[in-house]
Amino acid sequence: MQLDERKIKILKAIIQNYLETGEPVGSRTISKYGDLNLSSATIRNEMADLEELGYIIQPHTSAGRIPSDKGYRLYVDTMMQDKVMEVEEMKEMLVQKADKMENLLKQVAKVLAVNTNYATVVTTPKYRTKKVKFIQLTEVDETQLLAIIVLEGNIVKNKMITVAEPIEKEVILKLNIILNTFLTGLDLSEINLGLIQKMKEQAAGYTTVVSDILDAVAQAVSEEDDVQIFTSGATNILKYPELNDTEKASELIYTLEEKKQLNELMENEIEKGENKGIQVYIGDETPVESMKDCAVVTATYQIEEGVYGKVGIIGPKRMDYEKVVGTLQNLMTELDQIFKEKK
Amino acid sequence: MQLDERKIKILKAIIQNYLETGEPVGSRTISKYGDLNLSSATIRNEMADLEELGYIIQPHTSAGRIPSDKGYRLYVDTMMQDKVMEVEEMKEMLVQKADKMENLLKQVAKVLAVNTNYATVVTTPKYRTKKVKFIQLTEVDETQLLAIIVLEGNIVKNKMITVAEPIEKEVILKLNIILNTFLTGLDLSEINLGLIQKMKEQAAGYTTVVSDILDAVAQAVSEEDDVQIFTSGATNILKYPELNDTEKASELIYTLEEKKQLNELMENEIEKGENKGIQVYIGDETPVESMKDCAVVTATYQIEEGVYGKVGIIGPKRMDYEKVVGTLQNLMTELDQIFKEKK
DNA sequence: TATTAGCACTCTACTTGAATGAGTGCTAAC
DNA sequence: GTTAGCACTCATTCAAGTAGAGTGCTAATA
Repeated sequence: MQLDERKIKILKAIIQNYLETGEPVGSRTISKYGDLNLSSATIRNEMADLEELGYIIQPHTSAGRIPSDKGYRLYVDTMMQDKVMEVEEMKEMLVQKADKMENLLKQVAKVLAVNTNYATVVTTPKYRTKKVKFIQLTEVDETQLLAIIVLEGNIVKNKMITVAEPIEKEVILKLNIILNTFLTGLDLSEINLGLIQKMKEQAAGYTTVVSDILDAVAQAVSEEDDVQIFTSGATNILKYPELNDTEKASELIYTLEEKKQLNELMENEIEKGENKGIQVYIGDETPVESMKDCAVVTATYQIEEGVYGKVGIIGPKRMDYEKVVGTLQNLMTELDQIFKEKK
Repeated sequence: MQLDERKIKILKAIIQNYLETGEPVGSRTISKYGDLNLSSATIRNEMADLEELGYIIQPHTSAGRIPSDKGYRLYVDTMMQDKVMEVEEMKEMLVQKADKMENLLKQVAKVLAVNTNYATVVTTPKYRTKKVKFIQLTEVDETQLLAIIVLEGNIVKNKMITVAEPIEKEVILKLNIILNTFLTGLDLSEINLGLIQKMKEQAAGYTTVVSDILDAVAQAVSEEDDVQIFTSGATNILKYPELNDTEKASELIYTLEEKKQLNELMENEIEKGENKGIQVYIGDETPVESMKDCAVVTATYQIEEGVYGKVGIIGPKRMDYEKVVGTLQNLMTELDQIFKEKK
């Protein structure tokens, strides 16, 4: 048996109907649907076929049909034409608060959640290489030093260092030179204990605290401030009856709150192809256990060459794929634009 | 009618029993409870009195009694003796990850949530005065400057400034002097447009971009990075049947996710009296609408003179007050200690 | 006088069974 | 190939009945 033209039409009708209502769809409903003029009996026959082919499922004998993961997948891959969503207001909201990138991304998560009524996840961009661009040690007061490290991509790290005895200005100057000579241009991963040891030898003879200072700087440098993850709209999950099982919903919200597991989701192959890097996971396809009953759509934005971040939307399997994908596409274009301007 | 010794004993028994089970407590249960040897009939009479006095409530005619807000209040105020909780493991967990204060506080929220099974809120400390301690402008590369502002309490702010044309080292030096002369020692609130204008006049004549730079610095300085709020264990809410009404639970979790409304809760009078600033809100007493069916316990920690932050626990009214208060007291001592050491 | 035993009463929660209705699969007719 | 029709299935709803927990009141008791 094969998927002919009519079966596809019927399947599409079933899915669209189910997306709207969340209820199993019966043959009578479809027979009255749109342009295909068939009796419910005929539809029933076709539905039996579609079920045999694995595109739809019957929750129990006398219920209508609902799409299977395979059915959704077909829908997403072939039957969907992008629905464009109004991003105008969204754009406005975004730009208002967008002073720092972090805030911008938080805002993105929030606006997106409010607009779609799904849960959203946004990651800060991942810098593949984190080369040290610049290091500076400054005296704040007699016993406190401030170490500032600027990485490629203008990520600034700083660390306060408290020393037991005052340090001479001259020593600080020397340390600055040593630090920059040794570390500038290196990737964070290249900075190891051996290197620190060499610096210590180089700086030996000034004071005993130098060693402490270098350790502190090394620590600050190596401190992984990994990709940050912002979430929003977790409670939207509870709006969908099919996800509102207390046990499961709780787990899902916990995942969003905890954020650790989300890495898996947001780290998957980042490639920005024709489709703006939009990826759809349905049911079991997601790498996160607690989302097995959901659908997840992720998109990739680009800050500059090689620096990518992700935006994800989590909702029920019957999420409005067209709208979500359309919205994400627009949003990606928007974000790319904003970052280009900022640059 | 008055609360005599026996009535108090019975009330206490009712409340403690209810805290454990979450079910209305009947007279028979109490008659078998602990040291007071009375028949269920006697208890019934007393219960009728207690109800008349407003300390307990009957959900319906043939159910046992549950404590009213007034009952809980009496319990918290007079009948509770602090239960000390093992904070040893907690201490360990805390110190492990506590490199930066932010991380420490996040960790506090999390550990507390896991240990108590309630939702938790932690705020970063609020600095009453934010005096500028130190400002420095550094050249990162030809067109990029980094402004670093250190405030009292060692809060570090930084801002990248991109300029159209390269700036001479000498100019940067001058600017640094001007910035420090004008701004050091001032409170953030004292820095206004007039002052910026004066600086601009002072610096006029170098290059046109100086004005831009000063504006950027001014902006960075005035950027309110207000008290941050961390939450954890929001999903614990769902563990308590009496809060597990989808509508209400959703609102509550949303409040925790959104965080804005939490300010109200965490901003209330901070005074660290005999009781380590521990405050208990029961039901309607809380300033946050979505917590009307909960109890909230907040405690205040101190980083240094005049610099306070808060820790809050949100749970059902039948929360284990003794344990929570005890734990918070210990935690506060612990935190005070940690900050003393760090200092 | 305070306490208690006992009993009638109330109310919820649970179970049961019947009615309802949505939806199916199959067959025979068109 | 399509459709009308019918028997069948199963979730849902509702009412009625039952069990059990708990109360309030009264009368007996210490």
